[in-house]
Amino acid sequence: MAKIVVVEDEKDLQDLLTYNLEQAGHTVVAADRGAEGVRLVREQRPDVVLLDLMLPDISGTEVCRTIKNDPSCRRTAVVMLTARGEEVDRVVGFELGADDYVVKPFSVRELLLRVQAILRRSHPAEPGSDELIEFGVLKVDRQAHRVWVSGEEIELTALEFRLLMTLYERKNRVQTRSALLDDVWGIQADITTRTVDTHVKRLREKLLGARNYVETVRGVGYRFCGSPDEAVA
Amino acid sequence: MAKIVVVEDEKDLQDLLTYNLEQAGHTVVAADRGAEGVRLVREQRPDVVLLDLMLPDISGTEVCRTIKNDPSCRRTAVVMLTARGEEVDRVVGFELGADDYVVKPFSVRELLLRVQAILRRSHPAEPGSDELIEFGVLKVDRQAHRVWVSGEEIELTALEFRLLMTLYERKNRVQTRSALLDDVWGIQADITTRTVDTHVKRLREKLLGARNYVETVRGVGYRFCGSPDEAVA
DNA sequence: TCCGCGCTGTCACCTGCCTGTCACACGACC
DNA sequence: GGTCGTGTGACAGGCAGGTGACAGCGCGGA
Repeated sequence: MAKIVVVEDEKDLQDLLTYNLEQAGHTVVAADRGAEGVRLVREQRPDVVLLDLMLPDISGTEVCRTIKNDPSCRRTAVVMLTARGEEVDRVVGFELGADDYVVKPFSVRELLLRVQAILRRSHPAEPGSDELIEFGVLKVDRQAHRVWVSGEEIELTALEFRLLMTLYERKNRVQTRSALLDDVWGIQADITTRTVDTHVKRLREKLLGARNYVETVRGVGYRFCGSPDEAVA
Repeated sequence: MAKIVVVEDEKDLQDLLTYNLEQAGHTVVAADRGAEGVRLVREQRPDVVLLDLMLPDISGTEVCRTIKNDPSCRRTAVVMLTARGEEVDRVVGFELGADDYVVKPFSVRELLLRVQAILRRSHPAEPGSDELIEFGVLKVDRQAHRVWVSGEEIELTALEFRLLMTLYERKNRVQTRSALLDDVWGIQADITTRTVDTHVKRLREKLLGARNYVETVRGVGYRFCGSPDEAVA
């Protein structure tokens, strides 16, 4: 289906990823080191790079920056593999331009889902999967991880951004708190469901005029409204 | 909620899993041996199998392969329980078609989350439960949790929504109050049966023009009428 | 090295709505 | 007409969700 480069020094994990991605029908090339990773990416022009943040030689952030600054690799999406509490915000944000991240330890299932999601988005053939989203007063540039409300840019954390995108992708479908925990935080997250509430609150605060797009369905969960007009109420 | 088969020879762990899964509302059947596990799976057709990798007779991988190759068990998801360091076996686990795995020692909480996630993801595949329902003047979007009557959206509480869906799914069949208590309120309904009446009343109030779809069968219970026309009276 | 800052998870408090229960009214069936 | 079953309105308690505050953590700057 897609060509993927895995840059990961831990051999077991590299094998696990390679095997399962191939099993899912992708072509995989793996590298142990950052430098080798960069070389492979330039040579192979993959659709996706899975990039460990901690590498023996060059740091993953450096690799990411290099890739993203290389015009010939513009088509390549970068997914960072990070340990909990690592600098996710800078990595995924505007600064480095990674397209998504997964927090270790992750389940293979989760990673595959994320890779699928990225591939789906970057396939321009498919309609409705634009990287540039316009929804009422809300505007989102997924690649740059930037968000505007009524033309005014707002700053979201990596987590808030992912929460917003997860809700948006399932527009007009209720998401239970535990479904959101899975898809936003990852399965291993040892978190109270009330944490979701808090982050929804923070997200709404920042969304200002677009805050009503995120609707509460009492006793069930949250829902991104189906069309901008419905939300005015 | 779901039916689960646990295949685990270590008695303590088996008990622990059984207890916690039942506590979470699932039905659990446990086996000590691989062969017994296969038999149980074929017999019970569970939603999920928790499968230890190290079993006294047949290995877990073998059990997994057998299950996954049996067409009648296609609907069953397999979660492998593996000991730490069996990296190779992780791979093998996925090779065999296991849907997920957990590394021992794992927290019960984590396992429950995984089981939930698997159930959630495999559920929508269920046929026959249309997501968009149109029935006379009544329209229901199950995924969005929204209801319209004659084009006008009405607001139902989570409970009322469940009640309506339960009645609708058993269209044209009388539901006793206690059956409704089971299905809408959950098994341990510690409630007066008259509570059902109250909620039917509230539901009818909100249903406006569709209120006659919910019929009273005196001395028995309630019934959702078979076709929209019957209800005009 | 220390301090401050931003992000995040948790908690406690509060409010409003949902919900279970009751008592009474009403209607059907005998 | 009597009785049983159901409809209905009122009410109190509880719970779900919004919200503000706080602590831990990692990072960056001094």
